[in-house]
Amino acid sequence: MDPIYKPEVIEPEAQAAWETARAFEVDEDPAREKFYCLSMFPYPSGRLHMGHVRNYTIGDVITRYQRMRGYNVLQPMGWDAFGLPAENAAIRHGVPPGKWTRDNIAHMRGQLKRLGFAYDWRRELATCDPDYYRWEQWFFLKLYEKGLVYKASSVVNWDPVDQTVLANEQVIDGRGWRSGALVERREIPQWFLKITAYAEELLSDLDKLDGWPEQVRTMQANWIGRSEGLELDFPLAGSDEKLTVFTTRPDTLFGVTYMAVAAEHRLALEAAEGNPELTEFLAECRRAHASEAALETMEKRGMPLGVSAIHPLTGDEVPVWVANFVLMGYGTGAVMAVPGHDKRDWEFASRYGLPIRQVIAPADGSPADISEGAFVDPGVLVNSGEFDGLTSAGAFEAIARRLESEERGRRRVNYRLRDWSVSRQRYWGCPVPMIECPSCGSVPVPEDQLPVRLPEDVTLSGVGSPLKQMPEFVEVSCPRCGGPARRETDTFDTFFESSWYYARYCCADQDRAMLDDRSRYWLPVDQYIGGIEHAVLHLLYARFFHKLMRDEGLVAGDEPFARLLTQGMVLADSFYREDARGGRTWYNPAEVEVRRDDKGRAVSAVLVADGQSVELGGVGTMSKSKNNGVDPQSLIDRYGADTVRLFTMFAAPPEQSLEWSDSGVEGAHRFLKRLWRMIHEHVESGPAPDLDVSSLDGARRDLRRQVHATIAKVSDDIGRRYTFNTAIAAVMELLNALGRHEGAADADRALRQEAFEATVLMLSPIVPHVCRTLWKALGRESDPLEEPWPSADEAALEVDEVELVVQVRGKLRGRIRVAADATEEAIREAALADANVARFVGESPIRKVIIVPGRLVNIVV
RNA sequence: GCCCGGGUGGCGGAACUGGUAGACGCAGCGGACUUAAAAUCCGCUUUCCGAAAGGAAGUGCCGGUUCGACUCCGGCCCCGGGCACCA
Repeated sequence: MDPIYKPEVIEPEAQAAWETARAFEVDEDPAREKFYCLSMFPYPSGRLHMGHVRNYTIGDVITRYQRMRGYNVLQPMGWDAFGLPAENAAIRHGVPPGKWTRDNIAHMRGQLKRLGFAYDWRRELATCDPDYYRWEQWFFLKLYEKGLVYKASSVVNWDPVDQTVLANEQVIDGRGWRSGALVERREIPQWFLKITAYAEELLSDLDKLDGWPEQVRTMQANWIGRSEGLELDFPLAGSDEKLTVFTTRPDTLFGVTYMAVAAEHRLALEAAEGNPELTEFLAECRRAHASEAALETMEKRGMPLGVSAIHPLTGDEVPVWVANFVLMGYGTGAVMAVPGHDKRDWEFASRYGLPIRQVIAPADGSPADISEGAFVDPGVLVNSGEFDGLTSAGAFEAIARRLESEERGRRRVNYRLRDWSVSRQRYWGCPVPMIECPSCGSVPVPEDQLPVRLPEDVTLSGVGSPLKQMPEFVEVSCPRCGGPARRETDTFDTFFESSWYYARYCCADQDRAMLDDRSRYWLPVDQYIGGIEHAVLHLLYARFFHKLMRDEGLVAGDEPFARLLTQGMVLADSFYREDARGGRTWYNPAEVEVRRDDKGRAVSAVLVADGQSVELGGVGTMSKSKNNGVDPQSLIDRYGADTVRLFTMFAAPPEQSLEWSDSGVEGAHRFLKRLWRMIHEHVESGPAPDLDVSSLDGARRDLRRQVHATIAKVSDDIGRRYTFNTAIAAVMELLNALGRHEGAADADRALRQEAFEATVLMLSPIVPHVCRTLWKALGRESDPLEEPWPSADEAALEVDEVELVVQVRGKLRGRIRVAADATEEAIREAALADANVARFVGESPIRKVIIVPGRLVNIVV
């Protein structure tokens, strides 16, 4: 055995051995229980970042652990290969997005292999390959036949100079990031998937997902946002028309003092005709960013439309306003405003001097001062005519019944969830398989003409879509009438691809169907691992897709992911300099030297290259746009894959966000060197004799107890808690104890052999390369990969004596050792006999003695 | 603005079900080994008082429940994630 730990030698050796043995290629085996472990596939941005390393190491540890536990484990890997960055790179460097993407994939595949992940590479897929995306075109057409696809208009950010739709992140301070032009909101026709038809099931099935973090289920439930309320009609004064609104608080109906409609609402548009001031206001609303966050944080503003609505119960006239915070996409695009009992309505009313009326009083009879702010809790009705005195819940019922009987209102369940707009006005995506015919309208591409291939030999200018300028792509004949028609140039949202890839891995080579029977063996995914930033969108769309595929008979089961581990983000500081025009140049943390305050927070920084200061951009998720990604490659080159894997798992529990810092990588490496050296020393002393457990006593028995207690703890930490950091800490403690244990007798050497074997097996999911070599050094032929996970010997865990903490009035005053089976009376006596305890008890009468077995005694005086 | 998390030594973190706050590691300090350095090994390391024994304070801030609170409850502050065209 080499006396020195050389990762640069043993890691390539191990990886070559696994590849030769096809160690991670797995097939369906009905005789064995399967375990499907999946990490979210990466976008091939160019290089792995620390978030990837963290994500994929977690997945690999679970995979290798479950394999040692005897499962038939599938762990695949692939590429979420369509997306915006490829287009940006193409514009900047003139390289076609397809080439850029595939080069990146090749490089990142090499990086993943270098980290020793146990992937079945035969199943690798890239979503930009026609073999993959043809099936989502096929599936889209199935959904179209079923009526789950429709075309409608929706709002986008439009860059009038680049003639292109911008992503929310491409709009900076209201301007296009490339052109600098003021962005407009524009309505364009888009394809939608009817996710709202599944809203109820997506909500109720959250209860089945007991392997999911509660916070993710809560976020999804809030996103779906089911609310029960009343849709009611306010007739418009002097007209036959009515304004329909949805409210969850019909009990506050008597508090309505105005109505508010969205800027896109028909009433607003009509009122603006011939009213330049209002026209200008609506135009201003259109200039706003299309994101909900922007709408909600913007200053609340509005204008009266000069129209009144008639209150359905009082007959009073209330003015109708247009307001910039009313969302056209939610409910009916109009709300009844109750400033006395709604925070936003209150602020708006205060600003514009609209009346605020109290109609709900606190249920406990306390006063509520609505001149200071809205009272939003339910309570008891006041100033509400015949409904006075009813509770909010009672009034909901009574008012709903009354309006329903008069056919002026309907109980409705409303969802915050909107249908999924799947069209993107982008080049680098899966073409939407539709044809627009001037006489037939939208016509699906016939199945035998699939896939609609995306032409890859293109140059991107950044202005408009290159597809629109390719007659060979666009000009087609209508499949229905044969006349000249135009092919749809929109592509799918990339969430479309990532919504079903988990199923495709089960049968990635299937070229005659989207999925086959193999998916029934592997699905659902037993453990899914990915960033918390995907808690809603990706994970909700994938759940929706699974239900769509189920209803098409493609998969069994209602949910795609049985257990979910949401990895915390890897965060890093960001640094920039501003040029005269306000543009920012971002510098990578690796090029910057940071000074920190005593809280460890960065206070100032200089660029190493020129020694001049740079601005702090704040700590946040690693991103291309802020150039704050930490590249793991130099660490891998310097310390090896095992050290990087070990340190990444040791730094923090997986669910927690992690502000990246290299300090400590050295410590992880030191630990592996120490493990190597200790095993080397042990092995060099010759083969160990068999262990005679019955002969152990004293320090030997204590050491063996720690070995087995560590096995129990590590099994629990890796298998149940997923706290890899505490598992590693426990092994470190064991190694410290082994280091302290003296003695070269047969019993000591046998004990060490058992301890080292257990240590190597326990660490092998985390640092598989070094463990493979150490396992052989310990005289074993196999790879730990093929060994069963160690189990703790219950007999070794038994203790004769325990230490108890003694408190007096909750404060720690002493420690006692008592027999493990001591009676409460004996424990009490021993506790009171302790000198320091006696000092604090003094002459005071003892009121109570609380004994927590195995833990503590608390004497209450 | 709304929804979901988080806040513990100089730093990353531990304390799992309300029961010893600070495991393990980093950094730092002291020592051993060495001609020397690196590497390695040993010891100390929350703050304050104390020679020590021991004591007091302490888990973002304010208040509460409890024999006992990092953990539960109410209010606040700060940080991170998401908000539908980044992935």
